[in-house]
Amino acid sequence: MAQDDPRPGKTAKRATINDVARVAEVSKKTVSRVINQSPFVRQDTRERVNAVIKALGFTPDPQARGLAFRRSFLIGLIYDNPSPTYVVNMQQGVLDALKGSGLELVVHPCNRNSPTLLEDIRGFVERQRLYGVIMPPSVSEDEAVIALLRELDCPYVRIASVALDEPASMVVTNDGIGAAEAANHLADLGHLRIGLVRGPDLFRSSAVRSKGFLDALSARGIPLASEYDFKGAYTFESGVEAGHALLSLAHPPSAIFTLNDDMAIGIMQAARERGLELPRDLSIVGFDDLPMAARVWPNLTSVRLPIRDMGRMAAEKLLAPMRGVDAAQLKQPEVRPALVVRKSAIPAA
Amino acid sequence: MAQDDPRPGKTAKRATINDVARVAEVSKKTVSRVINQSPFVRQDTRERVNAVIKALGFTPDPQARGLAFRRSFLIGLIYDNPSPTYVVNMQQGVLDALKGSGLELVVHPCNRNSPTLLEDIRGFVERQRLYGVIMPPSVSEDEAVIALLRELDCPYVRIASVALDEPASMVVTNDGIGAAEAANHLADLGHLRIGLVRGPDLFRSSAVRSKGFLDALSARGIPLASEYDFKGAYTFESGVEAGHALLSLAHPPSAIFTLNDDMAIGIMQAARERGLELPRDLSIVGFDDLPMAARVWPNLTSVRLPIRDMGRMAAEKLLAPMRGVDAAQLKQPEVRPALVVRKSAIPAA
DNA sequence: CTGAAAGCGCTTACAG
DNA sequence: CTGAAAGCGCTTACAG
Repeated sequence: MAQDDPRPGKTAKRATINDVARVAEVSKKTVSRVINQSPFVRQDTRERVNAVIKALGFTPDPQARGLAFRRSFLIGLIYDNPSPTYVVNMQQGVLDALKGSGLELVVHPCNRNSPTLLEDIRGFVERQRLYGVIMPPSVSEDEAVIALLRELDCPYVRIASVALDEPASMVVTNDGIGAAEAANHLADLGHLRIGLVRGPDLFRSSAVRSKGFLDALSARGIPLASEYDFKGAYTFESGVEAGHALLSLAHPPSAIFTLNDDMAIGIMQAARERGLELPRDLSIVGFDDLPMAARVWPNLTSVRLPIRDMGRMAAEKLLAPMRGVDAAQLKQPEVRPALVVRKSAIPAA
Repeated sequence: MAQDDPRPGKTAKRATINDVARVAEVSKKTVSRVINQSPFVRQDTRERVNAVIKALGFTPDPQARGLAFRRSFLIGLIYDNPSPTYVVNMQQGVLDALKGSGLELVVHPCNRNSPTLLEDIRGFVERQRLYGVIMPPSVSEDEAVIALLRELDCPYVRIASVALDEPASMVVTNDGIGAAEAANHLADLGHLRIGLVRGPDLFRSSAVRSKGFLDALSARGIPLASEYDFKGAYTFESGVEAGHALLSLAHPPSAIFTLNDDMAIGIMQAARERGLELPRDLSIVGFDDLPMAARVWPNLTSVRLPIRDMGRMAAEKLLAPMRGVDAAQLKQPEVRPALVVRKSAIPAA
């Protein structure tokens, strides 16, 4: 394609590092130093080069840079979380942080039960020479995956409800605090017969949320009857099942806390199938604050996690070295879950 | 790093095209021909090279290939759709098709109202030298964006409710068929006073769904009273508003069809705020079949679009040239929306 | 502080 | 059908 390509609508050929070097009358190596923020460039040289970069609208080609660096400018989001809201919010948060950095986000759902999980992740990370990887639960809790990333020398940040790793590669979500708020809320409303529907053991969040809830409850002098303790699967269906189990008891609970919203809404379904009126006959509190929580009737009281912020914080940790800061020292606020009070939990009769 | 790097846990250096060429005793150009499925390679040469590729576990480096090709192996998903379920399902569908192709999916949410929309998309597409772009509504309906992609010579596939482009770059979702099914369902149930809550004009789907619904309704001899015709915004809140407006009429409708589920659930909220019992006092049908539809009470009857399939089909069109087929001739099933009958619509009193 | 040379791992354009 | 040379747009390693 000639310089003066006459094809209509064609944009001019993109400026390269050579163009910048020629116009600024320096070597391309010096331009490269400017791009990479090397301190070994005289101030006036740097300014001249930057002016030319701006005038030519030059942006370095990520492919060429990646080839030379032996590392791409792609961040992988590896996840197995089944909640679309969670996933999309997290992507959004990561993208918030990536804006202007020149990095892009590549999504990579996976299946922890797949026998080819590790092989699959290895291929992805190695082939793309990823700049880094972000993982929400439950992949973030898979030590085999972590070991693999270490072997591949791939930087990563894990998002999880407890500190599973060093601070530089962890965003801890403090789920226990949110669960404690739920406990105190139900206690404040005067409930004494309180049921708990847990998630599967595979998820650390289930243990962490349970502990936060139960500790707060016992601090208020309220015990959990073993017949009120139900293990669900974090699914709507398991919530329905839990609802029927708990509500068919001789002395059913007056309130139920479920460790996620899908199960809370399952409880609602079961209650209605049994002819109960909500919230009069049963108070319910969930965890996640899905958009659905504000849409079901009665509007669901639920614990909200700042998922978008969590994604942003994770990405910022990954970018820290590039910005010359130590990820471990990065000043980031703590993740604070918060109870969103709506109408599904009311004072005990 | 030496060949015999003794660091524990380190993997061997990846094989390159040079390694393959050396072992197979051919030039790297011939290896390149094999990789790129060139017909100008003798059968036995090809087999020998393929054997070595397999033995060495060689996969071509996408960055190097991209640099030489002046085109990356990344597919961009550019979207402004606000529904997380829609977005995640579409991503999943695209990834289904990309599996094994060596391409990766880069997500790029955007805001059609942003003054920098075009500039932003231009930077993304140009900098990453995208292999292609997939767009669901409503970006897919933005002709300025399409003009830009043409200018940049970037292949694209648009997903939309009507054919806005040539077949090779369109997946048409036939929303009208689904809306017609909804109309027939309500007519079958004996409803005569039927309300319609539309979406915003910005979305073609609103016009297409409305037309499908109204045509089917009038074929059954049922007119739409103008006071039963409400323009919503595809949001829950606008559904609540529509519900109050329609239900406060002197002769309120006995059934309402909303052009998406969020608004349908808003109608439910309004009905309850007015003390109505559902579905006894009002039948409701939505569109989208969000996961929420099966979770609200009464479970919402809704039109389902095969979103994951749509994403897969779009990606297959983009991959067609690489696979040596003509995207326009690609044998793909039509997208068929289907009514999912649940409990929110019952026979008219 | 700056630069000329070589290289990252592939493909295009040209020969044969 | 196959290959040697040059190049894609950057960076590393080495000089100075």
